[in-house]
Amino acid sequence: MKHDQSLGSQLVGLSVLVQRRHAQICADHCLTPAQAQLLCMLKDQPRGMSELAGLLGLAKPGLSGLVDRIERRGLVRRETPEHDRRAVMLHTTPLGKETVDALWADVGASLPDILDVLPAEDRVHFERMVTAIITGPGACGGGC
Amino acid sequence: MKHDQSLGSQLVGLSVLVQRRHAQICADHCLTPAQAQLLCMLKDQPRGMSELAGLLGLAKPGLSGLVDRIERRGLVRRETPEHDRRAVMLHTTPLGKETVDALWADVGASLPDILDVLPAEDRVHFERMVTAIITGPGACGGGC
DNA sequence: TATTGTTATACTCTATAACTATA
DNA sequence: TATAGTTATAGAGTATAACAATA
Repeated sequence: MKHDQSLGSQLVGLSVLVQRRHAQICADHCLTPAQAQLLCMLKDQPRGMSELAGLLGLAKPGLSGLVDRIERRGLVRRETPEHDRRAVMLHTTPLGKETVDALWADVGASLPDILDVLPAEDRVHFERMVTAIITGPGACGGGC
Repeated sequence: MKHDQSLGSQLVGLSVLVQRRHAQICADHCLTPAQAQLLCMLKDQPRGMSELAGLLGLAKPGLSGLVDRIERRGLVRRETPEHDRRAVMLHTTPLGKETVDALWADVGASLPDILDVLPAEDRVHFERMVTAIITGPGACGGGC
C-alpha cells in the first residue's frame, strides 16, 4: 500500500473535502460558511458579541461586520438588555431559525456521502472517533 | 451516550478544528492556507494556470491574484514556454520549495495531535479510513 | 479605569465580466 | 473562432488601531 502523505496532510485533505461540500450546501441556502456557523450558535440561545467572537475565534470587529450582513437580511436581530446598555444580545429571527434548520438538515443528509467508500461497520466506528475528537480537549466549538 | 449532532455536522466540526490549526501553522510560516495549497501543488512539478485553477477549484482570475501575491514574495516564478506563448508555467523557486517543505514538516508534526484522544489502535484505523476517503471518488485533490 | 461594541482601514480570497494576446 | 491568462470590479472574511458609550 502506498503511503506517501503524512497523516497531517491527510487530515488537511479531508478537511478541504468537507469544507468544499459544506460551502456548496451553504451557498444553496444563500449563506456563507461563516454566516452558517454564526446562525448555528444562536439557534438555541441568544448570545452577546464578545461571547460569540470567542466561540467563533474572531476578533470583535470581524464579528460586527458578519452580524451587519446577516442582520440586513433579517436573519438575526440585535437587542440591548436594560441592565447593561453597552452590551448587545444577538437573537435569531423566525426566518433565521427556519434557514438554519433547513441548512443543517441538508448538511446531515448529504455530507455523510463522503463516507460511502467505507464498509458499514467502519462508518459507525469512524463516527464514534470523530465524536471523541471534536468533544475532546482542544475542541473549539467551531462546528457548532 | 449523548448523540445530539448529525454525522454531517460532526464532520463540519472536525473540519473546522483541522482548518483552524492548519491556518495557524500556515501563519507561522507567513502563508495563508490558499497559498500553502498552491505551493504544495507545485512542489514536485511545474503546472499551467488553467490546470492549477482546476485542481484548486478556483476561477482563473482568482488564481492570477493568488499567484501575483506569492510571486511578489519570490516563492514562485512565472515562465512562458516557447511552443505556446499564451501559456504560463508556474515553478517554485528554491525559497518556495524550502518554505513549503518546512510548512509540511510542521503540519505532519503537530496536526495529528488532535487524535491524541483516541487509543493507539484506533488512530491507525482512523488513518486508514481517512486515506480511503480522500483517495476515493469525490476526492478533489484539495489537500494536496 | 475597564469593558462592550463599532468605525476606519487594509489585505486576502473569490466571483463575474470584459479584455488582450496567441493559436 | 477558440484558448490562455489578465484586468476591472465587487463583496465577503478577517486583522489591527482608534474610537464611543457605559459600567
